[in-house]
Amino acid sequence: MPDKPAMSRKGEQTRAEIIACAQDLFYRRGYGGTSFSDIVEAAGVYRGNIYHYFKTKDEILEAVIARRVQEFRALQREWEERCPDPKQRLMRFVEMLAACEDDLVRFGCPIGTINAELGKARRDLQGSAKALFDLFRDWLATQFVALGREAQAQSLAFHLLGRAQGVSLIAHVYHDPAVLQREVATLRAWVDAL
Amino acid sequence: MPDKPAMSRKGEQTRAEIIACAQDLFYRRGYGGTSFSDIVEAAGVYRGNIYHYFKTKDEILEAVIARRVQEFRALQREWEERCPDPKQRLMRFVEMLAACEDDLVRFGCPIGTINAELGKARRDLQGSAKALFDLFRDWLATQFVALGREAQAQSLAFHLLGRAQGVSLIAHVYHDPAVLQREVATLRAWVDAL
DNA sequence: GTCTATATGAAGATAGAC
DNA sequence: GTCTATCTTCATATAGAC
Repeated sequence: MPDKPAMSRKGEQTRAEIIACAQDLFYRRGYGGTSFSDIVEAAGVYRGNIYHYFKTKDEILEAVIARRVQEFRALQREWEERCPDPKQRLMRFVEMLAACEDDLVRFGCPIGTINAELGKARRDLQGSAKALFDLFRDWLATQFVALGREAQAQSLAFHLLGRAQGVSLIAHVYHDPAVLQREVATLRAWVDAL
Repeated sequence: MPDKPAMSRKGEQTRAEIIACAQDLFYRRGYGGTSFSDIVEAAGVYRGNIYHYFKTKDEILEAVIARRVQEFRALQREWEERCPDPKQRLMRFVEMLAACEDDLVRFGCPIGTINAELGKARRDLQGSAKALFDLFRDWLATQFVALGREAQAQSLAFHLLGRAQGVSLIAHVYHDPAVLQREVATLRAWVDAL
């Protein structure tokens, strides 16, 4: 944050609290479905006070996306540390779907849903949200390259990303964990056969 | 429309015009992103006048969904007439993705995007939008049964539906027809191998 | 069935005392 | 950095003359 001159310890905490609450609300209710009042209430700050930290709602979204980027980067580093084998790493990605079953069924994929929403309502902001997809596309492509699939790495990454998005959407629409589990099994077999 | 006592020829036309314009706007901008003013302007009727035809915006959405159901049913009937072979029919479904390339890249899948939006913002209305998915799931499952895959017909239908949704979302987010084309090629091979 | 005027409420945003 | 009061805008929705 180079353009934020200085902020007290308390200020940083409040700011972080606002972002965390907004992230949760944006995920569960969508960006358009979340009002300033909702965020203010969840974060326990006063109405006008939020403007001390963010000039606009869009700015909050940018901060939320930046936070998600950090979270996912940390997750990918963890996968890399635990699994030296690229195929095992790809499997981790697939297993994430199973691990997040509950949230996926209830609210859909946190990356896919925000991109879908912004793609229609706010194409200007969708450019920022796309970074979350880029993050996984690049990481997956790296694993495919490590598997000796240089030529198709990008396509394979998009393929796997698409499969994950497709099953997340269907499972969410039907509120059905079984649909998710069956597709995850298919994806495990797909990774295994690589 | 059993509860609509009677409506003049002109009235029916105006009503149909409102629904058609709303369908287009809901698809391109989303339900929440489309205001009454937008619909009124596109349909060329006067502001307060629209309430003569629909009591609420939600009612317009229901009418739009009903119209889409009719459209898709007609499409499926056409596929059935042109293709006696179930595998050829499944291929038609896949080819639809290629045929709609332009719209899919620009606005995403008309079924998936409305369900994704309503799933967060208006779960009450999402129940109606899900009927569009049911329509394709059932039609696809019927083809798989005809192929002698009774036991897996439902799973296979969800699988294909998910693949179509996944690629639509990715292609939309990246505004990239090439992603769509590559995945469609993969799906053609998948259907071929059935 | 057509058209104008307006009510009502919610949301984003601001001002300014403390 | 905290808190209250308020402004503006835009959305859905309604009333009622013609």
